Amino acid sequence: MAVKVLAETGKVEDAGKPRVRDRIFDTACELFYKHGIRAVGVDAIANEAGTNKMSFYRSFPSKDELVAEYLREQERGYFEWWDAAIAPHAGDPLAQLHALFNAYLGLACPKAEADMDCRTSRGCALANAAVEIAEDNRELGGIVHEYKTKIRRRLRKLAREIGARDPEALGDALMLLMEGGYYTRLTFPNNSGPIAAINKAARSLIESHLR
Amino acid sequence: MAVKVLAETGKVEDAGKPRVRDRIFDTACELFYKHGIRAVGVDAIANEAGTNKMSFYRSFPSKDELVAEYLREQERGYFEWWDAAIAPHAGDPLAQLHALFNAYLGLACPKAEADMDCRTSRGCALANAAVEIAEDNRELGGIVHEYKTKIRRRLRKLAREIGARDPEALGDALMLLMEGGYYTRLTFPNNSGPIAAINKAARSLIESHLR
DNA sequence: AATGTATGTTACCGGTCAGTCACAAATGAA
DNA sequence: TTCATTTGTGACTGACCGGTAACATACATT
Repeated sequence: MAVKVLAETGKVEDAGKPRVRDRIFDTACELFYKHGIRAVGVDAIANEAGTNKMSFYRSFPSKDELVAEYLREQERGYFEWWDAAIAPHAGDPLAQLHALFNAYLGLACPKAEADMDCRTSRGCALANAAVEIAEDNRELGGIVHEYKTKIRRRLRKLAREIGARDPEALGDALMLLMEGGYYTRLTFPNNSGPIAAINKAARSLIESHLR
Repeated sequence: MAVKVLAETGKVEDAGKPRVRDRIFDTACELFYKHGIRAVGVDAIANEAGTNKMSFYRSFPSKDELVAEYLREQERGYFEWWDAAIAPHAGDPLAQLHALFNAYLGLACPKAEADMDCRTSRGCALANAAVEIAEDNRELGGIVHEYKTKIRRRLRKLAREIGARDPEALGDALMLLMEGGYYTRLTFPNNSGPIAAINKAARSLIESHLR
């Protein structure tokens, strides 16, 4: 429906032409993550994006739709991080697991550099949404549940590939560590909380499942 | 200020006399936990408690004050659970740790019995509050941070007492498991999620820190 | 019966929320 | 120029929010 014949200019991908919708969306992602979904109104999003509410509703049918898109974008970004972390060790699932937990602190506790203060971590965007959204919201609840299920499957698969005894239990245990890291990250600044121990803990669990 | 000379009747503790405030508070705890803090208005609390908004504001100076009291009550209840779990094994810190994780599933995934559907677990009330409250709210943020710090200290202390190598790391790792259990409990019904593996994981970590 | 306290009732305030309308301005292609 | 599309603007609705005021009722103690 939207977009239509926008490719009339000779340029390959007409870089940054319909900027408004993108600016709104990027701003919304930032604000939702930083302040929570319920705490951020569409007016605030539009203003922060340098536009107004009417342009917002010309780009998104409702706030709920925007939230759904926000969650899907967070999921996409997280899997992108995941794939980048394990890519250098293709074919070596044990090294991939170690790489994941080595990279984890960089994800959950980003250093000042390149962070621009805006990504000061506030846990998992998807799980946080599960706290805020109404339990009868199938749409959003389903997105979160599917996402967490994928994470669980990936960890269990890696646990299986390294030949762990009881790979389901190992995968689940590693997932608990990651989720716990996020959850505690909400109340302990930087890596001052128990999240600092996650790497040791993961190695300990992996090792004891291989012995 | 309130209450005053309420003990004029001969009865020892004048059971259930000033009911209104208590009804409001109990109702608020239920609703806050089940639906989230921002999602529950004072009108809804008052109605559900069988009273009205005016009686609410005669008992509580503001919603924020009620929320603070709610958080402190949740903290109190959690430590009560904790103390009851370890009490039978006084002097045996290893047994206490095992008892904690044995009891954990009963806390985070209460069985149908005696649950009355109202306690269907939605994670840690304190951590959930950290998702919802504004980051500039020192009052509420402080309550959550202090609570989580106490939990961390207790686990590290137990880890020290069992003679773990690197007791800080073990305590933190066990805390990550617990927090991860709560966080995932938000999206996986009952014990269908990775939380089911928490007991094995805890034993595994403890054992590898003792070997 | 008289009095004081706890509670209920109704209406209201100012503010914010999501969402819509009508209209003006900018833009860009023909 | 002309015309269509996109964007900006301000006002608006209806609902809900936290919080307050004024007044009426119930009840227990004396």
